[in-house]
Amino acid sequence: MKNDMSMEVLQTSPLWSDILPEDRKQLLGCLGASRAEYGKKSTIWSSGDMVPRMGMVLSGEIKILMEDLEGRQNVLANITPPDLFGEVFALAGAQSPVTVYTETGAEVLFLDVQKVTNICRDSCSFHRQFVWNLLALVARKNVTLNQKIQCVGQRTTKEKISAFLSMYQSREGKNPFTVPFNRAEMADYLCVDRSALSQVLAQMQEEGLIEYHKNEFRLTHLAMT
Amino acid sequence: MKNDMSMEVLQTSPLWSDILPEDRKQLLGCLGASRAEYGKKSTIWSSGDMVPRMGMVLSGEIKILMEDLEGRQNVLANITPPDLFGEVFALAGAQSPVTVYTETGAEVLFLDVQKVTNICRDSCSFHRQFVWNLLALVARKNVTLNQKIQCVGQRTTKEKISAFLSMYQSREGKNPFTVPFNRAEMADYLCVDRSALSQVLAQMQEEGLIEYHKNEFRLTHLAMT
DNA sequence: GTTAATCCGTTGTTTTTACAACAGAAGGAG
DNA sequence: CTCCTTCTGTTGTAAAAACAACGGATTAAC
Repeated sequence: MKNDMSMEVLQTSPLWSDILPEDRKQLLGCLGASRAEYGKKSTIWSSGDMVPRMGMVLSGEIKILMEDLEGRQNVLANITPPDLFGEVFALAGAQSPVTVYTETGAEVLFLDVQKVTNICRDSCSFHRQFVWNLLALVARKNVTLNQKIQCVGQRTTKEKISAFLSMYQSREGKNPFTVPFNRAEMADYLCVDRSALSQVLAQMQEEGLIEYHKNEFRLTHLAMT
Repeated sequence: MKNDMSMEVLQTSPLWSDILPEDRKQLLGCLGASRAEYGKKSTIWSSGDMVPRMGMVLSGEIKILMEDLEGRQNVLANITPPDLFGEVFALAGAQSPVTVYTETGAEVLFLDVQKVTNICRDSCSFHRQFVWNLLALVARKNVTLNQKIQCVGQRTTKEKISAFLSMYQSREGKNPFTVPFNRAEMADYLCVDRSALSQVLAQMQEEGLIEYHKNEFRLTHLAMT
């Protein structure tokens, strides 16, 4: 595998942090790395497939699709360089519940999960570093999933909003603060109807619980109902 | 650290699978293991604490508590031997959002996260195995969180139930199948009201979508609305 | 056997949400 | 500027859920 432009995105990925560029080539070998290019409208893998490798987007954009019980496919996420995908299911040895697809075309770096975990005989220090980075990454993903459940699991939209805003407020550490979502995305995250979200936000502002303008919010009553 | 009765539960934990009993003692050393006993009604750590170590229950029972925005503490999980706790937040380097508490008293084995990840110089093969086990464990936890979001994220209770039952049906691989929850627990998992759950279940049975008795369910229409 | 506790379903009421349709605001492209 | 698109809020209606309260059934405790 040659180094070229598209491999430079590795540097920006937390998966490769604290790994020297000169060690990268050898490590890619340890990890059974292979690169693949996909044209427009290609399916990288389908839901139900067993996926023995994890992918990293080098260029282009990748969509994670999941079909619901009625068979409608909806987009769970858009993945751009240098994001990982499929690592959780590959590591867990589980079927992929999602389809991975590219609309625009994409270039992907695949890593063999078996080789990632079977640290090589000479146990290169950068391989250890890589596993540690991976472990931290999966753990952080776990934390964000927990936070989402904490929001979505609330009974009413008002409580969902409260949990969501409290989370972002404490994450940003200031008040007012901004959230990286527009209304539609926020409704999607909270699994509620967009217009209902607007409605409840307006109601909460009337009640003096919050103030907001676009995606800047301010909690005016720290103890919220 | 001496081996004794309470350490035997290690054998039953997936974290220690494929690690020979004779290697365990050395590995515990590598991992900075320490054992602690807690009396009745002890707090092991509080929400907001930074937790540099993960815990494993050796005996007794441990409760994971989270307080909601109104300040009410509710039980997220009951942890019994040989379950792990705190590993995700320790690995992610995040504050613990939960309080860990024991009502009955408990004995806990703590492992130092730094030492877990800084694989020792001689890179003992069982240490590698341990990290791999840990990685697989965190990834599997991630998968179950995804599944929960898949259920809880549905808009209506009916859809939540459908997602939940489909998940268990395909997990069990048979029809009818049983779920390891009573109604209250199932409602809790789906984040809905218990009586509303009963209501919708009855309605779905009338519609011929499902049949059930206690916690045995049968999907009668595989394509569900 | 009696009592108590737990589990599950039912009912009725009130609150909340989803959904659809529309309208105004903001911003970008030509 | 004008057109077009995107984003956001509003309204009304129908559907759904939460909540509280109760009753029967099953099981456990004594």
